[in-house]
Parts: sequence; structure tokens; C-alpha cells
Amino acid sequence: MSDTTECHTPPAAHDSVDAPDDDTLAAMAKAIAHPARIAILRLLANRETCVTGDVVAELPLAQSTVSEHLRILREAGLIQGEIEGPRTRYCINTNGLAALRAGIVAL
Amino acid sequence: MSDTTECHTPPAAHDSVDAPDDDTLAAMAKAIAHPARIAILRLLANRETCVTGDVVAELPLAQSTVSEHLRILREAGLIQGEIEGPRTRYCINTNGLAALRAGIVAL
DNA sequence: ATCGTTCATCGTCGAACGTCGATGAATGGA
DNA sequence: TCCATTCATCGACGTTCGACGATGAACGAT
Repeated sequence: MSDTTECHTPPAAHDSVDAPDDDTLAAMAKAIAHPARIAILRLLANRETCVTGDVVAELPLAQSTVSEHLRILREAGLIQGEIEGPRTRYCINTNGLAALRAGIVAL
Repeated sequence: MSDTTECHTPPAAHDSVDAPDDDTLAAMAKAIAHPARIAILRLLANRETCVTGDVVAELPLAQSTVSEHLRILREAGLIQGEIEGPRTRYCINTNGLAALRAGIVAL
């Protein structure tokens, strides 16, 4: 129950994460290559943690569409979600985001 | 002949460029959301400047495909090209790349 | 003036994306 | 036990992407 980082990841700030390979970097870039997904990332950054319904309430998109965007961000390793009863609680994946940053800065 | 930055842009390093709005950031992210275009950026970063044919020679893609990737990067503001006789010489757009970095880091 | 080189653009085709409504599984409460 | 809530997944539809070959414009050299 601890191989994946828990939702409240405290450290792993700007440093000590190395850049991913080109394919991974491209995949991560594709994940944020949509305004709605950038909005979701900002939302999660501000509110610390969000349930799917919260994200749906903030965006002018159907529930299924938001769920799809969340899936894309999760599969890219930029966010992570843990099931919480009937809900799913999402939060930023600090390591993934740091890897993206490292990859972009290294360009 | 100087409203656009010339090909050999020296300064504008990591700082003093502010993050673009979400739509622009998404567009820039989409521009690098492909391994071939990341490869092109690296190529241009290493060789300082390249003519289209040089890029074609380095990638396992048809000339028209490479030209298309170059167009996408140019329209996203990440590279710039100046016509040089029958050739087109491309180089990194330092300001654009800095804006992308700023946008990602600010996430 | 003609020819070869260099490159952008066009048309095409299959694959992937973005969006939605509908459906159903899982959970917690009445 | 039954019902309402929450959410992921599915199927459908139109749009965009990625790749290619073919074409032609622009230029330099002969």
C-alpha cells in the first residue's frame, strides 16, 4: 500500500528529479496540451485535493469529459487519485510534475 | 527588418520572461508533444542553426513531414526560420522557449 | 534562358482526440 | 434490503493529427 506515493506528497520540490526520455516527455507534454487539463492542474494545485465532482463543478464540461481528462492526466503521471468510498480524490503527483519541469527546462 | 528577433538571439536566458496564458501554454505544449519535434529542438539547440535539409537528414521522416513539424514549431513560437537563398535556416526562438519554461515551472 | 536544388504546400488516408449521453458498478445511508 | 450518489467506461460522432508522395515556386549556377 505504499509503492505509489500517497496523495499528500510533501517534499520533492524543484530539484533532484532528472529529466525523462523524449517519449515520456512528449507524452507528458501531450497531457497538458489542452486548456481544460491545465485548468485541472491549477485547480488541484490551489485546492490541494479535489474529488471528481468538485472538478466537474468548476469546468463547463460534462462529467464524462472531465473524467476522461482526469484519466489522461493520471496516466501521464501528473496527478494521482485514490478511491475514497464512492468518490475519487485527486491530487497533484509531485514527482511527475517535477519530471515534466526538469524535461522542459533541459530543452 | 528588426521587429522579429534575428536568428542569432544571444541573451534572454532563464529569467525575465513571464508565463503565457493557458491557451498559449497549451498550444506550446502541443507543439512539443511529439518525439520528432523534441528531437528537432534538441538538434537546433546543439547545432545552433540548421537548414531544413539538415533536419531531414537527421530524422527518419519524409521531407514533407519534417517541413510540417518545422511549421508547427515555428507557429508555436518555439523556433524561427529565415529564408536564405533557396534554403530556410532555422534556429531556436529563445523568447518562445523561455515563455514555455516559465509557463511549465509556474504550474 | 535553362536546369538542378531546396523547400513549402496540397490532397489523401488512417489513427487518435474531444465531447457527449447512456449505462452500470460500487458505496453509504435510510 | 433498497435507493440515491458518485464516478468510470462505452459507443458514437465530428474534428484534428501524422505521415506520405506529388507538385510547383524560388533561387543559384551554368
